[in-house]
Amino acid sequence: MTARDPFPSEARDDLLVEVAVALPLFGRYTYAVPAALREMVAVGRRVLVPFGRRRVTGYVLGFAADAPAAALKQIEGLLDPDPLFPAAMLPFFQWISDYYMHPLGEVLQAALPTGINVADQQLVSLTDEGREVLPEQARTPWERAVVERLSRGACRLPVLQRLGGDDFSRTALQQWEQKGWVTRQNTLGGGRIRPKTERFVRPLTEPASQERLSAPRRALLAVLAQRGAMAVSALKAHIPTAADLVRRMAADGQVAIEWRAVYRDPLGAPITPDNPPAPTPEQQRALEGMGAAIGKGYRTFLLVGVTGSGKTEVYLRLAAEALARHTTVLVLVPEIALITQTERAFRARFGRQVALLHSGLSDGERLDQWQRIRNGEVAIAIGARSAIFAPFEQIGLIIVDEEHDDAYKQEGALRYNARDLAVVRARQAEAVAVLGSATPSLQSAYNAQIGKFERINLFERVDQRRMPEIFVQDLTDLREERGSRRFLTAALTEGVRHCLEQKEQVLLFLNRRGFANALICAACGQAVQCDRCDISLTYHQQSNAYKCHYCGFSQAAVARCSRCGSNRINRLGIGTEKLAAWIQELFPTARVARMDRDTTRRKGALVKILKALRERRIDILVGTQMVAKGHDYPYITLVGIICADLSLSLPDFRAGERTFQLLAQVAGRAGRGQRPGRVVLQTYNPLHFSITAARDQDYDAFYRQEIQFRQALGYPPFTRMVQVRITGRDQKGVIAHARRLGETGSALQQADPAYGELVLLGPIEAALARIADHHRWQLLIKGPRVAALHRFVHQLLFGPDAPTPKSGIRVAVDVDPVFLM
DNA sequence: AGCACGCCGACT
DNA sequence: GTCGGCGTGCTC
Repeated sequence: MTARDPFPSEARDDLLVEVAVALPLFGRYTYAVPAALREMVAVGRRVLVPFGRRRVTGYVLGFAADAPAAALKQIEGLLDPDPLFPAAMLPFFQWISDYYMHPLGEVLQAALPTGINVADQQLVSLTDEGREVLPEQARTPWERAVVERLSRGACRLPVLQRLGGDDFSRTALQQWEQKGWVTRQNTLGGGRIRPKTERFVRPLTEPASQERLSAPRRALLAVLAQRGAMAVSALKAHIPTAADLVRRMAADGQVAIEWRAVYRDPLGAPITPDNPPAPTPEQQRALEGMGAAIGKGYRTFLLVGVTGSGKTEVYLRLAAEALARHTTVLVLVPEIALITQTERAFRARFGRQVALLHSGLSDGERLDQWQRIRNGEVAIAIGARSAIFAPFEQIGLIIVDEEHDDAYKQEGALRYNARDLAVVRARQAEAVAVLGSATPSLQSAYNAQIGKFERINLFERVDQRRMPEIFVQDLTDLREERGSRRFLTAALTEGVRHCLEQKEQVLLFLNRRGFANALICAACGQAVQCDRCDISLTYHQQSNAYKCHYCGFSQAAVARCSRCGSNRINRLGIGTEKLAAWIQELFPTARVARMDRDTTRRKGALVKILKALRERRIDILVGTQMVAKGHDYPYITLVGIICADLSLSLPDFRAGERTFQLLAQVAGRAGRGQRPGRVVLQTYNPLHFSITAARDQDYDAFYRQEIQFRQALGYPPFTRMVQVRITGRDQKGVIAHARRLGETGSALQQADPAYGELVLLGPIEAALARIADHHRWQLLIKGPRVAALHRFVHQLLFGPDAPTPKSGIRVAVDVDPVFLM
């Protein structure tokens, strides 16, 4: 890319731009800019370009010095009235493209608001001749379905394809076209999300000439004189017949109608402004160090604050500091379905200066929040991982709350980690990054240890609230027990009873939903498994169904054993549904509620549960890890962790880290109000350091142990990893391609001594070998240095010797994977 | 991704 | 002998 003067005088007649298209292509394409667009084209602009025999969305990367050999085409148009992001963000997107080995055009598409891109789609319609002939010519069922649909009007090709199912043949359709029965034409599709505009009325008539007007017209002008130009919809509140009246008055030249952009408002109920509490001396020290750094170049701080130490207040004051220095602030929070405490706190302190970018927004609302940021109407944006792309200029501060949370890792097509990108963006913008957590990720704590980050501690709880007392209960002795006695120890049930007597609330945490997750044939011992995944099904009592938690498959719970045909299936194991039933049986008068994905799927359901908790209409809350995130429970004084080991035994080197974080976070839910909290932590591994460290709320003890284990086994943060996953319906094809990649990798490694330090693991079948009928194999590559590792993987997948996957086989790269199963 | 071109098996 | 499958290659 050659960035230069947008209007180079010597090249006025052949201005060339380099463009990335929103397709899975790594190339850059050169286009000529027609004279009419010359003034408007700029780096970062979204453009419509001809590409092959259709038109697609592209992004201007820069100006080109000379044309390539290939014939040039012209840009067809600009897609936005104003640039969607500052050109200064382009190096950030380029960095993401390089680091995560993902095409730049797709990075941009993923970063910008969804639903705005356009591309040509083929629109198929019947000709007059086809209308007569085809109904008789259509033989097969799919042909009949397609012709029936076409007889009702033109239709997009992908819609027809879906209608025709697997039998659909494009060649057959081409034939119909040759015979003159159907025609195809390109039409621009997509772009369904646009800025919202409303009709506004502006008065034109001078006051003196109003006397001749009718009473309603005079009334309307009076409202406008008082309020200024108004949306027609708002005017209706004053004058019910406004819509019609305005139209007639506009025709008579008394008012002008104009379309103006308006913002869809996602903020919902207003939040009352807070009274900033005075910072504690400890908070003050933390603020002085970090606040003074804002505006003076790049730095990253790791803010380690125990629960209740007032991290949020530190964030708020830092944000105020950044605003005072005329810089903008980006706040990332873990993705949860609901507004978080952090979000609420920022809105209470900064009001309408805050833009929201969480997942609860519609695509339209999200676009509007984006535009508010882009237009400089807000100085703070707060949101989940994709908010890292917020189009701010002059960023002074990026805060990542609960930085250890796995939710910052985006899975799917472009796999990025928003926490890592926060540091990258801060570095590029010469800003300050603050990563906050009570239980930092090993990676971040290590970065602080080696001096890449600066660690700041908050050890004191505000108001001198005591940390909860944690009792570890060994479950091993109960192994022989059956049913509820196996999981509900005397210590826990006594604690619950005591709480209920005191009219206090109880939280019971079990990291598994459903009723029973081990469905074993009573006759032959065979486990009931999903047909489409290699995963045991879980019984759900409420829906009386066996469900797969990986692909969503569900079948009525009357199935017979697939091996011996017996219909006696034992329902072993435990999930939140069964736990809630047991507890209700044990405490018949208690009001028990359950909070997991099953009970909060419906919109508003989670709010209802939280509201009932706050109003003390719930005595015992049973929940999965959902309860550990982002909510305050002021009346809960007892937390019961039913089985702390569920996440400990997963085949993933981060299992210990995740378990520690989860337990420490759940335990932190106890006693956040006035009363001190108690935690009963039940486990089969009372001596495991993840458990003992969580019991002692001792992060550093956990870190010291875990970091040794990582070093000894060569895991991150001492190495970097890239996972290559091969998936497809055809098992043989998946295995074959995985092996070819493995062989290519070995050959590459032998050929270049620089790759000697890399470790290739696999190819092997993934721990979850099949999900939704897709077989999964993987290759894991480890190395101490990121440059060599990435160069190797790039060569393996995109180099000259890279094997090309057969159709139906997909290869996905996951740089710095978080979930290894 | 989407679309066209080009080479091998089952039908008129 | 064609029709029609989908492997391969390209898009400024």
